[in-house]
Amino acid sequence: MAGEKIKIQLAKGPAGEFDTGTDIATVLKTLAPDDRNRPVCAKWNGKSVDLSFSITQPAEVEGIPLDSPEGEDILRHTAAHIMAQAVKELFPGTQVAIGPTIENGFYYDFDTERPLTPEDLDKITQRIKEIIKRDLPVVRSEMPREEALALFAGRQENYKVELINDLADEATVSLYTQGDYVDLCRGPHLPKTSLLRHFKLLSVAGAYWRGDEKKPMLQRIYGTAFARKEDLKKYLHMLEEAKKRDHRKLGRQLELFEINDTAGGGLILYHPKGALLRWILEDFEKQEHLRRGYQPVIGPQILKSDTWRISGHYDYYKENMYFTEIEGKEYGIKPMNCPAHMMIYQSKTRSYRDLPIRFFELGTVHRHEKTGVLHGLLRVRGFTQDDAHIFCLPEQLTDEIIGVIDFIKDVMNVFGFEYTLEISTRPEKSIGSDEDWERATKALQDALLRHDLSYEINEGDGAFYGPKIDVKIRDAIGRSWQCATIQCDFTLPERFQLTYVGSDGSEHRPVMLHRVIFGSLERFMAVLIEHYAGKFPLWLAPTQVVIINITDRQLAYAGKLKERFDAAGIRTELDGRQEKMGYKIREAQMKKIPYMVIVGDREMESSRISLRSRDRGDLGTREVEETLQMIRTEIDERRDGTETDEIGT
RNA sequence: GCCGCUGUAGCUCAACGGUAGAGCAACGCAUUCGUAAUGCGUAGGUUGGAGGUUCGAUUCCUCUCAGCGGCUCCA
Repeated sequence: MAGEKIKIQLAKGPAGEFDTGTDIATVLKTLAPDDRNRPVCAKWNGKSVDLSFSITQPAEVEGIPLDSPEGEDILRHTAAHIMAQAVKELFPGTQVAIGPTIENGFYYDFDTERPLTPEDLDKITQRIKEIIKRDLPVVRSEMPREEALALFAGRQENYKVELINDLADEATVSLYTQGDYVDLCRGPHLPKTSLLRHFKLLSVAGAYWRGDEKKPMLQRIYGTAFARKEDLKKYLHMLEEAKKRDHRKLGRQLELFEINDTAGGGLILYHPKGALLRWILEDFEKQEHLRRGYQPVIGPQILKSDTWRISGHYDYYKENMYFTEIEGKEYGIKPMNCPAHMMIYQSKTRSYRDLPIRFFELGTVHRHEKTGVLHGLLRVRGFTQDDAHIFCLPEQLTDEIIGVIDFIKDVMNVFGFEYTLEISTRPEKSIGSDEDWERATKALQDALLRHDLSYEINEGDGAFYGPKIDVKIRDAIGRSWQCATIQCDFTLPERFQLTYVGSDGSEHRPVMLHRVIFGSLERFMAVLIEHYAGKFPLWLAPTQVVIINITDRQLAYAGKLKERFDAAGIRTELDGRQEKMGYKIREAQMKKIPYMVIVGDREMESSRISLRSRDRGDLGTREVEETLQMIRTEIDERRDGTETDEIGT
C-alpha cells in the first residue's frame, strides 16, 4: 500500500478514493459521516464482512446497521460467542461445539462436566453482562489449518478440532477472539461485546453432537437477542401468547380431551366437547370427499402379518408397528391404511374406464412413537387419518395430483390457513427401483410446475414407498405445521399385483397416490385450537349458543327457546342455574362460546331475546326468528369468525 | 430412545425432615339479580407408583411411570 489509491463506491451513496488497505469502518465514516444507523458490519461487493476488513481493490461497500435483519443475525451470532465465553469462564473444562443463529435467536452446544440446570442460566446471564461491560474488541484473524488445529488441540477443544478436520479443502481458517476466548468462525461479528444489549437466555436442553443419536449428548443453551429493547419484549410477549394458545392447556380448559396415565401416553381420550368437534370435522370431510368423487371404504384395525410382508411394512416399518397373535398367527395393528385399500381394489377386475378410483377412509392407525416425542395431540401413538388412495392411469396422474392440491387449497381456505409446498425425495431406507422413484418424483414436480406452483426440495425425506409433496400451513401467529401430504407410489401396486384391463384388452399396472388433507384429525385439531386460540368459529364451536336466564321467572321461556334453537340445528345449552347473570356470562366467555342469548323479564314479555357475542359483546335485543336465521347463515357459510359481519339490522 | 426439569384435592398452586393448606370447581343453604366472579357453609389428598435411608419422608436416595423443554424421529 505504497500510497496507491483505490476507488470505493458506497451503495446508494457517494464514492471516494482511499489508500489500499483502508478498513471499512474508516471508509464508511468518511463517505457517510452522518449515518445515524451506525453500521456494525458491512457488505463488501455483496459479501458480509467485519468493519475491520481492509479493502485492497476497488469495491462497492454498504454498512449493515444493527437493527437490520442481517445486523440482528450478526448480533445473535456474537451473542452466542459471548455466551460461550461466559460458560467457559464459569465452568472450566467445558468444551464448545457449535453455536449458530436460528430464526429469532441462537444456541450454543457445550460438552460440560456436569449437566447445566435452569439455575445455571441466571449465573451465565450475569457473566454475559460482565463480559459486555468489559467491552472487549472482537477480533478476526486467519491462520493456516494446521496451526488452528494445533491451537484448538492445545486448548482441549476436541469438537473444534473435528470441525477443522472436516474443512479439508480450505487452506486457512478464520478465528474470532474476544479476551481469552477464541472461536473457530466464519464471521462476521460485531466489533465489540458492548454492542450486545438486549438478550435473554431461554432454555437448556440436550442435543446430540452433529444431530446424531449415536454421538455424545451435549448441553444446548437457547437464547435470543434483539437490536431494540421493544423487539425483545415483543418477542418474549409473543412466546407468552403462544403458551396461552397451547392446545394442551386449552384442551383441558375447554374440556376437549385428556391423555390419561393409566390408559397410556400418546393415547387420546376425547371428552364430549372434543368428540363433538371431531364429529364436525369428520362430517365436513365426508361431505367434501363425496362431492369430489371419493368412495368410502373401511379397513380392519389388525391384519395378518402376511399383509405387511407384501406391503413391505414388515421389513421397512416394523419398529413402528404393534403386533399381536391369534391362534398362533401373527397380526399387525395397522400403522397405515393402504394395504386394506389395495386389497379392496384387488377384489375385482378393474377396467381403465373405472379409473381413477378414489378410496377414502377416516382410518385410525397406531404407530410406535418413542416416549420422548409424544406431544399433546400433535404427536400421539393412536390417530385417525383422513386417508385416501387414488388408483389411476399413468396419464391421469398429473390431473389427480392437481385435483388433490385444489382440494387442499379449498379446505385450507375454509380455516384461513396459508400454505407452502415441499417435495421430499427418496430416503435411505426405501423400497422400489430407482426408475420408479425417478418417475414418481418427476410426476409430482411436473404437476406443480405445470400449474406454476413453487416448491422447495427436501432431500431424502420421502416415505419408504415413494416421494411426497408436503403441505406446510401457517397459522394465525405465523407458526408452520405439516398436515397434508401427497405421495406418489409405483411400488405398492406392484407388490399387490394391482391391475386394470386397458383399452387394448391386456392387463396394466395402475399408479397410486396416497394422500391426506388434515393429516391426522388429532394433529389438525391441535393446530386449529392454537390457530383460533380456542375461539372456534361458529360452525366448529362444540357449543354454539348458551341461553342465560336472569332469574328463575324466565326459566320456562328459556327452555322453550332452547327447543327452538335445537330444532334449527344449532348446538345450544341452557344455563338455568341460580347464579347471577354476570357470572354466567363470565363462564360462557371463558368457555369461548360464540353466542349468548340472554333473557330477562323484558325479553320474555316481548317474546324477544338479548344477544351477546363472545367477540363483540352486547348486540342488543332482537327477534327470535331473525336471530335463528342469522346464526344459521353464519354456520352454513362456515364464516371463520375473524371477519366483522353485519349482524341483523 | 437420549439429556435436563417436574409430578401435592377435579383445576391452578402452597408447605420442603416433625406427619398437608389456599383459591377456583363440586355439593348444601340463603339470595332472584340486566352483559366477565353474591354470601355463608360442607365435603374432598396412602403428596404419580415401588423400594430404601431415618425415631419419623410430601421433603433425602434408588428404580419405575407419566408430563414439560429440547435432540433424534414423525401424520
